[in-house]
Amino acid sequence: MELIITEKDNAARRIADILSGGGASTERSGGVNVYEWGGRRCIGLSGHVVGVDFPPEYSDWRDVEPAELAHAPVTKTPTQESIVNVLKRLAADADSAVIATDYDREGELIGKEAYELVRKANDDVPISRVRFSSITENEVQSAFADPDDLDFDLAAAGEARQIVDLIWGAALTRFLSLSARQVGDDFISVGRVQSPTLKLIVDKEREIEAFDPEDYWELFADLTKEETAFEAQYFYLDEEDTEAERVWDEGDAEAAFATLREAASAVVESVRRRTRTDDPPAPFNTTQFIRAAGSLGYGAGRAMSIAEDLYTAGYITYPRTDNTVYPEDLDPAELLDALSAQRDFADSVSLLQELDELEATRGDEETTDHPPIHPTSDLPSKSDLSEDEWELYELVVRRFFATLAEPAEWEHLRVVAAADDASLKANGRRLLEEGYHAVYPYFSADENHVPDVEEGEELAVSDPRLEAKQTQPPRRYGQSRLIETMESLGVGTKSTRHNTIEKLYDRGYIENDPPRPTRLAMAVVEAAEEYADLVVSEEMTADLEADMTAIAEGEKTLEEVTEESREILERIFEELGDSREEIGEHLRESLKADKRLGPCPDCGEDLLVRRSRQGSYFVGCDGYPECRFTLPLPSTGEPVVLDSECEEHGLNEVKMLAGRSTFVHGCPLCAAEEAAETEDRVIGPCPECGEAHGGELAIRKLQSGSRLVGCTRYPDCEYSLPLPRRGDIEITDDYCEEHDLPELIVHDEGSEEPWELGCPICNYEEYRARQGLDDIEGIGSKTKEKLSAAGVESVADLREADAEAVADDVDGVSAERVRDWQAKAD
DNA sequence: GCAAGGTC
Repeated sequence: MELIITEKDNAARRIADILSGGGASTERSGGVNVYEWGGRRCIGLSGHVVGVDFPPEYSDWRDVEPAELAHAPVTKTPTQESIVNVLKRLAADADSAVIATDYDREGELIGKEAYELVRKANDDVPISRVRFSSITENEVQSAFADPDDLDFDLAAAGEARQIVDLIWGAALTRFLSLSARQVGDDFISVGRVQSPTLKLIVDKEREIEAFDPEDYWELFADLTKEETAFEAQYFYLDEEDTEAERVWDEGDAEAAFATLREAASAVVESVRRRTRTDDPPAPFNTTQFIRAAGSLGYGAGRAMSIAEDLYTAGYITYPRTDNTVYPEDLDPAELLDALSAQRDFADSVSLLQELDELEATRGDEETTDHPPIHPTSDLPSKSDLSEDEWELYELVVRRFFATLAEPAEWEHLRVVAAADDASLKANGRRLLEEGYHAVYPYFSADENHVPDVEEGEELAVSDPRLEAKQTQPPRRYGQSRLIETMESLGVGTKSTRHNTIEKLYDRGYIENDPPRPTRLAMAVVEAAEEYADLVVSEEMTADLEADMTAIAEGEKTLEEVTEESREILERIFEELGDSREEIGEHLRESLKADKRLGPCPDCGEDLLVRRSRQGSYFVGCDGYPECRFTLPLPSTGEPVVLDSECEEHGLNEVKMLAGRSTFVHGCPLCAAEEAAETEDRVIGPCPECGEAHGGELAIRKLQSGSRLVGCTRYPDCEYSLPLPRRGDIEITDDYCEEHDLPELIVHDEGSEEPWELGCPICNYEEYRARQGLDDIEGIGSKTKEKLSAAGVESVADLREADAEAVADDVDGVSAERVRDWQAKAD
């Protein structure tokens, strides 16, 4: 029996399909698919199934000096036990094994991990390696016809990276976290990729903060030829004799304005016509896909998550790729033919089919990892996809069209005219050949009409305008520009860059979109710059890349590279010496600044956003325990302190981040006052803390406009029940005997009948009982079908189900994912 | 409870 090992299940299935000619059978064991046919078995891993870590005696942050990690041993342990076990079992009775992981450096390392697991189970089985850059009949067949050996040097290069990243990341993260006494969930992280990325954002913010705006003026006037008016802009020649539009002196601007106002006509001095070719774009790699999705309003993480779904469903190729050159195997004509079946694409396909030849554009990056992202011949119907999925699917399809289409042709027309001694210019552009724009509407093809004029012609001048402006600070990085910059610096990979940005949000380093750094982020970057400059610099990646290349080429060993790196880190810790307190003080001060709202109305100390032991947020006084002033915060989302201040209390406003239901809560003191005045109506004892602490349930309105039944001891007690957003709530005299609460009626103008909601606890319990599976985030319609088939038909079923058992029964669902849904269901 | 890199 020959055992074939791929990097992921999807690849295993497709390779089995190709090699077996469609005759492979699937067996599921331990939650892992094994494909089998004529003397062969194929199993897909899930990326890395083992990971590096320190031995357990290094796991306590307080017991081990961070500096000790610089010379700590590093071990490998399975991280995906079930896959590892199945792999070993299959390896034990294999006669040969073939590693068929992805054709890139990390794939070679994942291949070596598989190699070692196979060896452990079977010490004399021959193990070979096949390489192919797209899973097509030709490539796969020829790769398997001529297998190669694993490249252990290349894998070692990857291992060196793992070790260096772990040691640096863990040692410096622990150091900063301990110095600031932030060792719980809110530790302070540092790493080779995240920290230079954060520094990009921080540096930009520093430029913005240091920016000093300058006043300038721009002037415009309309020129008219035979009733066709077009806008022209004033310009002059500066000291270097180059054209300038910005006038820096107000007096000069006023003088030019006077000239334009007094001029009745302008004489055309020059007319220049040029045609410009506008080439179609290159095929999509991950970064360019994220950028294009970004211009449609999708964040990087969201775009990748949708792409992942489209890939898993078989509609597009693998979304994590560096490659911008289609493989030779790809037959555009055949794929176009398949895509013409979809009505939305039929017109574009016919346009392309009329071309004499179909030659795709090529980008600068040509790699072996995967093909560029393109649609497959497996078409979804519009109803299979959500609106967002369809929008991005169409983007991928149309990008594919664009890469096959003709260039566009533009005519640029530049007219310069003189109104007395003031020069005016206009730039027109006209699309002569629509080219790829006809099939790819995402790039602007706007025209700017300037009529045909001739030199010496006299044009009427009207409506002169003088606009006072100011120079603007540099723009912040948007997510996609950040990812492009990371790529150009070689920081991160196609699979991780968007995750890195999300990590910076999670760690409290950045807020908003485009991201802005917090005070904490500024302090972390400052500390790193002073003591461990390398870790916030993209040079660390560049140096490591050079070392990895050397290892891959046999010029250096893994030991040499990691030892050298350990020594550099050791020296950093020597220099850190006794600055620990000072660094910690600065970090703590910055953390406080991020949470500070303003003066406490009771004692004048700072009010801060704090977190209760149960994990909920509230506003508390820095003077605690002497001052016990508190204010509640909404129970949904994470609070962010905004720059804007409440005029009445001088407190900063608060925004609650909760994904798409993010809202501005405003000043917490105003909210508390409003709640106290209006809607706090006590209805009965709190079932959670009523007996022990006398807590009571009340109908309360939150600043966000939503209402709930909540405990009066909030935030100490977080018991709450949902209420409808609209309508007046009537408290009746009928009582629910079970819960000792009055029955409620909702009177909503929008509905004819009042809604007899009843006892709020009974109502909530009933709601939970009938809640559907698709109410839970992350369960799509297809997954729902599969779950139903496995007997999980309602949320109630889900709550009671055994996660492992469900994972075994349902294809493509892990126990972890089930537990995640269960957590959401509760 | 640290990193970054795979994949779900």
